[in-house]
Amino acid sequence: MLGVRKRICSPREEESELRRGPWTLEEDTLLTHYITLHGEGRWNMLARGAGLKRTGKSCRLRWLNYLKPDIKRGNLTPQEQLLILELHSKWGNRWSKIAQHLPGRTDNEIKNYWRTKVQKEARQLNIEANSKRFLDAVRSYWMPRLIQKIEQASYSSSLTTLDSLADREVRSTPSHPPVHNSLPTLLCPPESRFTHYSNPGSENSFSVTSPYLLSTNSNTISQQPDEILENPSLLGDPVCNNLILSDTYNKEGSSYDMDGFNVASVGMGTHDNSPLECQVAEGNWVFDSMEDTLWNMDDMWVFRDLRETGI
DNA sequence: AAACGCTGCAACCGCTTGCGG
DNA sequence: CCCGCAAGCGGTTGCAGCGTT
Repeated sequence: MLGVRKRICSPREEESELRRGPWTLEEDTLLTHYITLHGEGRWNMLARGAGLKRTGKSCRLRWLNYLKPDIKRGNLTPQEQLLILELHSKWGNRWSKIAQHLPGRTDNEIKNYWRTKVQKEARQLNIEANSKRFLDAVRSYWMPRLIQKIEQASYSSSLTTLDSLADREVRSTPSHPPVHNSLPTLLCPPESRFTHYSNPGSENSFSVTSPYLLSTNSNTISQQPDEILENPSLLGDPVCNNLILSDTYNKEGSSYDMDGFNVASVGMGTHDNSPLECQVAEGNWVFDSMEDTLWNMDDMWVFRDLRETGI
């Protein structure tokens, strides 16, 4: 499917017969072939050299957003979604900077994702996108949900591996992770004291991190001291089953002031002292296919209920 | 089956940044 | 320092495709 803008040519463009709109297969081939032979850069020259009646700008965009061989296609994984949320909270709409941390993904794709998925959900929740409320919701609700999703996926797959390897007589653990029946708090496998996710299909790996300690015991969430954030080696609670995540927010004076972030404010200020609850809708959502909606409508209703009841 | 509405995303626009002369 | 050009970046647009009525 190709989005095609209306062809509006200035007189000057008509004179030079510059083409606009969707790229043809022939143009793609010309561009790819030329870049294969001569490399990127000097886009205006490149456009002429390749025999394309396109602006250099247009060629650059087509190459970077579509033709470049290492571009990853398809839906964003939960890991990637989480990373986008993380990095956006850090840097705001610095799409190209965010894209640098998602190998194979373009700034355009990430920008589109943010606008079509994230901002849409904000609208449906009647929260102004990029408002503090929305950020609170993202950080304290949806990001943990994504983390859960990732953890559960990895937990399930590791059990599947165990299933195939272990002596089935010895194995007495359930074949699926424990799913709480009634609105559990954040569910983390014991091994998840510190998360490090590798990005599939890439040699690079990245840490998906968050400045909060999410306790599976106490329904509490607490921000880690800067000391710890600056030194990941300090992370990892050897005793309790805490998920400790690290990050350094707002180090570049970016869009969000997370310093004032108050977990309880997710309840929209009705109960100032209420603890954060990362509640899970009924059902085995963790086993759902990794469809790439940021969250589903059921999740949203739970969040909305929480908000309305002030929990 | 036709009309309509919604969504995803490719491509464009305009502004900013970087750099050489 | 200023100017002009090229490249980069973020915001916006508009259409194909799909689902719903």
